Amino acid sequence: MLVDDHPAFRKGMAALIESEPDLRVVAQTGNGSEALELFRQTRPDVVLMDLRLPQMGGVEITMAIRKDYPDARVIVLTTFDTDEDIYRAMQSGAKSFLLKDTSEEELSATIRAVHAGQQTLPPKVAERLAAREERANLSERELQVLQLLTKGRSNKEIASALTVSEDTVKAHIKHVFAKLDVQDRTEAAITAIRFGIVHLD
Amino acid sequence: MLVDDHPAFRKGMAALIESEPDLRVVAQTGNGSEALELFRQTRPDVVLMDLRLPQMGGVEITMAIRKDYPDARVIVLTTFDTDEDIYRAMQSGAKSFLLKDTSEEELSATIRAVHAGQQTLPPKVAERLAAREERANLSERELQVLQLLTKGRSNKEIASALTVSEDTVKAHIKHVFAKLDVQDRTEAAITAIRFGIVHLD
DNA sequence: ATGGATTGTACCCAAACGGGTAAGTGACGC
DNA sequence: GCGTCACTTACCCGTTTGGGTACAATCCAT
Repeated sequence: MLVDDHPAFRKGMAALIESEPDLRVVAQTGNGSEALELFRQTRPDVVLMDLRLPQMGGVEITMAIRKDYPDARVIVLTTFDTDEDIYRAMQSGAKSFLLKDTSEEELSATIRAVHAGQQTLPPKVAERLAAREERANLSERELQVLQLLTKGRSNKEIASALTVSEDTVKAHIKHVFAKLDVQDRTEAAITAIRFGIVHLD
Repeated sequence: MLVDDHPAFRKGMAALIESEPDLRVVAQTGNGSEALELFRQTRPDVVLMDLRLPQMGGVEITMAIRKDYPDARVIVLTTFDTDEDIYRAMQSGAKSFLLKDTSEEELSATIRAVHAGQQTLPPKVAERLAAREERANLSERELQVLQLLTKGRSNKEIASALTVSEDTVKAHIKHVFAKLDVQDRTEAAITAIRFGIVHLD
């Protein structure tokens, strides 16, 4: 099953897959809720899932599918990505993570491997997943502070937004700086965006 | 002619185009220098150009083509984009700018319109192009300062990097703030990234 | 050539920021 | 029960930032 919101890409990908004698596209859609419905109906061996979809993201769809069908085999296939994207995708239960410019051979090899129950990751992706671990996890509160900081809010504004004192905000920010290994708020904001810890928009 | 580095997308797009009786794909490539060569050989009526390509970007290819063939008709077709991307693409001489999730109908309509010599822009894109104009142009120096600021550099560091006094940097920064309509450096950095004025990496 | 934008410098001053240190709470795990 | 961690507040202190104003050189265009 193919889940991607670009009709042209779906068409091309379907053609690539069908050109393999042992692979077949049993369903495709660009829509999140339809994806769930189609999965139920067709029970595909493997799902190729884009991450950036209108409405429901690929991560949410994957989680929803795996809630009802824990042994569903999902391969995430995406164009752009951050370390955090990769992490969240794998957390959601995906079996593999590929970039859309992956070669035809690697793609079909991965489909077969995942179908056989394996969990494969291209070396580059695995590396970045490891790199993310290094960047210690932020606590809930630290994340909230970082989120506001990344909107350009001052300590005072963040404090009143979270209804805590300014000193508390400063403490959180100190911890965030240490965890992200940066010196000031601008660097923190950039780093947060780079790694996908927070999103613009 | 199709220029895009994703084989699957090219395949799908080619199929969509060929399904129109009056349209035909005469060449396709994912490579910048090959694009130039192919253009020379096949002289396509219209070029569909991705922006994010390995090595040479779509803007550079478009400029290179139009340098030799000023009446070349290029449509930029991309997935993600910033206001600045749109601006630079149109500056490079593209005749239209479409997102990859554009419907089949709009796509073929645009191809025909551009072939007929028209310069069409979807309303949303035109709007954003206008919005960019509002955000006054930064001077060369201001851009350099913004670029360093967006790397998390302090005023002092920027000053020594540009071999000017810290006061000068502060003056430039004030102007940048005014032009971007922001209050502090963090907001300036975020805004610069959002609009594609500077790039991460 | 007069006016405007760009670039450069300087000074003042208040506000914001960042580092260090300290200390109290509640929750969770062993 | 004791340690650890997240969360909270506080104070000190030096540095950085940002807003205001002013002035001069250069270059471009009307």
